[in-house]
Amino acid sequence: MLFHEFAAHLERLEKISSRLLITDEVVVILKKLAEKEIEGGVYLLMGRLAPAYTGLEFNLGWKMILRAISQLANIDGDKVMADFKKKGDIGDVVTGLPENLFEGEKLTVGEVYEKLLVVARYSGEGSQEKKITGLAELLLSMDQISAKFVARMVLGHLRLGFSDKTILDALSVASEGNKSARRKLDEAYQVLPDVGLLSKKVMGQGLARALSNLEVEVGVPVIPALCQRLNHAAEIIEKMGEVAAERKYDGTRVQIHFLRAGFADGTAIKTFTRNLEENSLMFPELTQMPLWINGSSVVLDCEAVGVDLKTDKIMPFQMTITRKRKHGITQAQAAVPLRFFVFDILARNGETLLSKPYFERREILDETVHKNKIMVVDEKYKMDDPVKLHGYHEQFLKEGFEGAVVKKWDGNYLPGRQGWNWIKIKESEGSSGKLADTLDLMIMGYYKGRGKRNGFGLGAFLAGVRKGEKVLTIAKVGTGLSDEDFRELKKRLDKLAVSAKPKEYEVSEALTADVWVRPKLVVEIAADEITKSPVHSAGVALRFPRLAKFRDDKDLTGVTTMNEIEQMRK
DNA sequence: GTTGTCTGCCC
DNA sequence: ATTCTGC
DNA sequence: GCAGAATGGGCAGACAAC
Repeated sequence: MLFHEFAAHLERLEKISSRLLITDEVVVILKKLAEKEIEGGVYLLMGRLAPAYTGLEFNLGWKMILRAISQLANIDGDKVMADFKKKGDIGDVVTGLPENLFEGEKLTVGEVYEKLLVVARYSGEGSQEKKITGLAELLLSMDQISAKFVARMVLGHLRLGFSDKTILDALSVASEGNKSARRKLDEAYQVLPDVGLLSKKVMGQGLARALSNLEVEVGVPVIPALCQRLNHAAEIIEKMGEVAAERKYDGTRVQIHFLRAGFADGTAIKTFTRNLEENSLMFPELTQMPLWINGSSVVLDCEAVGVDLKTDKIMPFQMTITRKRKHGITQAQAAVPLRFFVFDILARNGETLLSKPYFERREILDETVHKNKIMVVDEKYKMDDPVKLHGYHEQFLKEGFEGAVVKKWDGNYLPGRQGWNWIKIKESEGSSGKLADTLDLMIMGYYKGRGKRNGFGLGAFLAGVRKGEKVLTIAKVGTGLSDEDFRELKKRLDKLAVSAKPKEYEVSEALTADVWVRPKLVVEIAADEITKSPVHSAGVALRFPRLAKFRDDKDLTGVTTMNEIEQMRK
């Protein structure tokens, strides 16, 4: 398939909002791609070159892509940057270039994929220049519409309203004429989370053969179960019936694959993140795993958390996450020893356990992990009483955890946020754990938005606290606003706009706003935590900040002060 | 050798 | 991570 | 309710620039 034609389909998709019609259009693309091109073509639709667990990335963000555009069109970098800010989309920047720059409609999807692969693989000294030049040349060698989508692919988002789940729908429609095979495809995707390969199999071999193996393969990551969110214990029990409560740790999710006989590369342990990135080198602790495991192979699901071995206390997330590294691992291990709280088992001794009920998997888990200091089978508490559940949630919060994760007692292991087998409790009662109080912050400036937000002219705003005469930044806020809120806020902030940063604002360069506003508008901001910050001038920042409401009743004197922040941190 | 910028990926 | 919205 | 697309703080790593 010519890339030119591929891009024409994407151009059509851009105008469709109906999910059914989007799916149909994706089906057309899948059917038109040559068998050799399907894998690569589908990855490109995802704005990737390969599944996450291969580690193959473009390493080209919007700044570098803009440099490529600046180079290919011989336009000043600042102008290209301004155009991107104005349009909010890298593809639209390409479309705005002179048409005669672009020539050629000859490349196939397969050829474009290969060329992008070359660009992605440049590394080492001088590689950034090579990538920029390589991308610029590729863009110039195609028609403008194609170039628009290639630029978006490199950035990682086509922004056309479909992603991997829609590809699964499309595979079902392509082979069955309807979505009836979607469930089966979900199951297959769960144990082979590679849309490209799955698409190739389904389109090439037919559904039956492609879906013949739904077993977990040790060494191949499984799409992990994630939690839905609900507000109240009563609601949860009503939905789930008999449940188990577990502690929610603020660490990093690890899926551990152990093969006693060893993988092809000679190692016995592979680990994967929540997003299926391989991170086997991060955890030297696990080399002792053969001693702990009863079995020839297992796949475990757990949360790794830094622990202070003297006090046996859990470390904060900011400490734990320093373990996400590939250099200086030995020193990091000494500074932040990890404990692995195991809460599920997905396969053992060649048997896939995903469809077994939770309680059975937990029984198997108990038999599988011998007692040791590093890998701990997480405690669970069975119940069917909302009052009890609420009590455990409160208890876990008091103990310093993130609250409770609630699991359906007989629920199977579902991929992603599907179904209602795993739920975390939103702390809406306003007690400990989550930040108890909201903050009243001054809006200091705003940033132009991308995509849909570009239409509002505003994507996020900078918010600050008061310290004497000064206003210090403590958060950027870009969520919690409805479309209507965005429109209204834009109007109001433009009335307050000033040409230069007000002198009482202290703002690090990295947070420079696109538009500054004078100190007038106060907003109530909710957050989960106050953390130490390397960039916000308050010295601290809000974790997961979101707009709660506008506070027109307040002025500068009502804005939260640094003193109050210090109090809140205690 | 150090610092700054950008990117990817944890939450 | 949180949140909003079209289907 | 699903799926997608906006957006946050902040960590390490890779390069580039100094």
